[in-house]
Amino acid sequence: MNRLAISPTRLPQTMARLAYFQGWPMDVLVRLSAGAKVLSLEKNDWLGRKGDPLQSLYVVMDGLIRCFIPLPNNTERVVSLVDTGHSFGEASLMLQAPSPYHAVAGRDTRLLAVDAMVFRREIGQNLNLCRQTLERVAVTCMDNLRDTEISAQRSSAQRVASYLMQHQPSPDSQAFPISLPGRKQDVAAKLGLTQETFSRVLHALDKQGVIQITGSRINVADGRKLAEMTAKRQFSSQGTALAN
Amino acid sequence: MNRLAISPTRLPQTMARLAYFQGWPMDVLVRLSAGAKVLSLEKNDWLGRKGDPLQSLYVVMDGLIRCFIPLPNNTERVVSLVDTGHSFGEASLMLQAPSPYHAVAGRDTRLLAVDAMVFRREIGQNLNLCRQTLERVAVTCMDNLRDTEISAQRSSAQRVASYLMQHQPSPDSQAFPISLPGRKQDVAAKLGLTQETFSRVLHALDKQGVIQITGSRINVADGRKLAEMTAKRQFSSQGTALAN
DNA sequence: CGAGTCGTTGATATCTTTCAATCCCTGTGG
DNA sequence: CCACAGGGATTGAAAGATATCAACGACTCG
Repeated sequence: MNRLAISPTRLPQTMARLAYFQGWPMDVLVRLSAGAKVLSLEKNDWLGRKGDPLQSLYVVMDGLIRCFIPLPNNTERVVSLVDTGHSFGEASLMLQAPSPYHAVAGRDTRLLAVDAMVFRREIGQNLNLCRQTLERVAVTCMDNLRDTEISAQRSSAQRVASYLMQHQPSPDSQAFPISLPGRKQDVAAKLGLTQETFSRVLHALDKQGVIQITGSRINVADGRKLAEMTAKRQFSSQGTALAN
Repeated sequence: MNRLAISPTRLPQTMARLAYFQGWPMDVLVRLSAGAKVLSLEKNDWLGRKGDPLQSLYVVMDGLIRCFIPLPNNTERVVSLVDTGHSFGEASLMLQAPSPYHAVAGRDTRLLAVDAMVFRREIGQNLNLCRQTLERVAVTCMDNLRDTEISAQRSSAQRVASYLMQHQPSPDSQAFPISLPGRKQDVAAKLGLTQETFSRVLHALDKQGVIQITGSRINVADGRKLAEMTAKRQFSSQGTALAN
């Protein structure tokens, strides 16, 4: 259940502390807070269903929201894993379009819900906020495209390699740590793989010494090798390239 | 080659006639036209490469632009097929981010290129234009998500069925015509399929009487059946469901 | 009429899914 | 402190669907 949390009249101050609202005028925050509330969700609580009209903009204060599209196989395709400090819903909100995905708490989560109508009104009255929101939606757009690129890779190993390399902090760092944003099965679902296939590829890479796995923490040891895999012609989890 | 086309000082008037600029003040159009030009591309001419900085907003006046991401297999994943009246580039342009895809003319094409810097400046000075652009990027975003949903379908038949049903004019029309926006191989690449698989599925559906194919024109005869396929558990181009 | 692009069709290999069993880790309660 | 339950991850074996390779056919354009 998403219970309404205690949230007194200092909601504007709370909002002002969020990175999302940095630089927003206080009078705007006050008006926004009129239609805002802090929600507390327990792990696996539903926040919204695909097709429902979106009533709020959501900013995750603490926790994780899993946005996903249900598939015929009784499986799901994860669209995004939204964690602390990030937001979602801007696009559908601006278009007053039904939600394109389900949203469920990946773990206990606190989030700010700003009423869609109120938010739209403020956006329509302040050029700066409008431009900032435009940029946020544009970023979402680019993220989607990168996800598309990754899951368009034909082989599972290439998908995983692309995903890992996406976390490369700088183009020349050959070794770096990654912490998976959620359960392995969710990351797998984001790459368009089953958890089994994801696990197999990961462990094949580990056996090769290209990465090391420690729970949900992965250390990339040989970025060059991973980069090669995304470029070369064929690398599968079973084929000669990764086996041995 | 993208040759500069003849474009005198009545560029603002030309722009005013495009749906894209409906309702934009004439003084804005005049300033935009200062950094704008009409490009003429022949089929297969390159407009831009993935990774290049995006110098313009593009509005297709006539023709077709194929936006795609190159894949290791020497194949490609089509991101969008932009035809007459539509635009692309807003998102990367606002973020001054490198182009996330290659862009090539799918056939002889005329398009308007508005300088990115000039465009950004106008957006930053006019709330209405900013809001309209925000909405356009949001629509792009939602389109991407729908494409993701379609190509996330596990079986090829489900992908094709979803794609066809996306063109359903109204939720209750069971029969309707579709004209493919480009070559079959490009549509296939947009669904994450090879042209061979796409062809097989299409012809299997034709043989079943669910659709009729006439070149790049497809007539959906039994929308209900297609809708079932996207919901049911298993439908492949080879399995018992579609074979026979 | 010939070249070339695009689409269809066939046969095969192989990778991913699927089903199933086991394992590991964590939190809980006796 | 230990046992147990439950979610999550790993690993194995099998089947099936799609990619791939290859050849052919259709249509367009010069």
